[in-house]
Amino acid sequence: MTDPAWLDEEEQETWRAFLWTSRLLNEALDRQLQRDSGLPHAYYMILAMLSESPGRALTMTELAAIVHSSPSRLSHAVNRLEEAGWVRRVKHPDDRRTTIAELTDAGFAVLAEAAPGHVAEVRRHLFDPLSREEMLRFRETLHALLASLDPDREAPCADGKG
Amino acid sequence: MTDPAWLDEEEQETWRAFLWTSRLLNEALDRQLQRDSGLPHAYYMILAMLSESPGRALTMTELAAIVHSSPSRLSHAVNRLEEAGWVRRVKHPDDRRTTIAELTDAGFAVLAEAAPGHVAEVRRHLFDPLSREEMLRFRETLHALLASLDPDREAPCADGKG
DNA sequence: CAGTATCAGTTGAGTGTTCAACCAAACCGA
DNA sequence: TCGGTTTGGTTGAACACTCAACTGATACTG
Repeated sequence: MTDPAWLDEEEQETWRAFLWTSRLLNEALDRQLQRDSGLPHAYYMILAMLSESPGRALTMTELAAIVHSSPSRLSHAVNRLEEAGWVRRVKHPDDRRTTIAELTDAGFAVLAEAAPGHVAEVRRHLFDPLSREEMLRFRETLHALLASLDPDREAPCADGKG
Repeated sequence: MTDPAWLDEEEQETWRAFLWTSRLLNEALDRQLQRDSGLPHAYYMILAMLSESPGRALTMTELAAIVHSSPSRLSHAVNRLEEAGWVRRVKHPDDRRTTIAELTDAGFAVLAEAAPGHVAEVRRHLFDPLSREEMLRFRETLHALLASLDPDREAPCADGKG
């Protein structure tokens, strides 16, 4: 039996491989986006998710759920994006608590300019090294982990800009 | 043929699943470590890697390579760890450029206290949801990605304290 | 309806990370 | 041995994230 309080060598290696892979991938993407568009990855994601939504707008709470961000983080981020003129805050007409974040035309333009390079980077690092079959198995494994990490979550939205 | 400038739906979903999984896992571990030991995950890793090294000491450059950190980040981190009394900086006797980071007894004690809870969290989130076979396939995929992300790197060290 | 709880979102302080600039020691070539 | 380069490492400013505290608006409950 394996000692539940420790990791055996294969687990150990798997764990570190996962850690380094996710770190390196995130850093590569962050660097690419920062260099080519001056956007951190988290900010790019906010613009991307807004662009896919009806009216290019979402309430802060919806947006926070979609980009997996804390309310606080999102609020700070939208402050920056608003200063840059890429997002606009609008009050909800029926519920005066909620504020709506809306992608501006300038924001859409920045996103459109950044997207191809970003997608290319994702493809290069994540999909080029994997066969289709391997990719699909990888996806299943990730879904299993997600189900455990985040039991009560809806399926994420989908389209190619991510 | 697939358009190389865009992601199809399966790729899209794989990519986002990877993103959320790594984010959620990292956040879970960071929260657990912060709560139980007051250590960010990156700092825990520094202590852990030092503890596995001969003499519980490494040069800054070696340490940076092992924990996949930039020199700057490591230097700032070691500043904090030194203030806390968990690490000590020593000058290298033969090469006066290099400085050696050495784990103190207090640092080892903190690590020893933090390790079991951390390992349990890793196990809970990463290994419990996966069959052994699935885990091993997962590892192979990660190695393929790593090879592409970081072509000229040595094999990481190993032991159960991850 | 009052009173309380909950929801939506923001703020500020503290902390960690990044990036560019910098310094000193060691190496290298003529 | 002198100048340039590389190596090892640090620093400070700018920026992002976390956590706890807070405000206002709405929903529930007796």
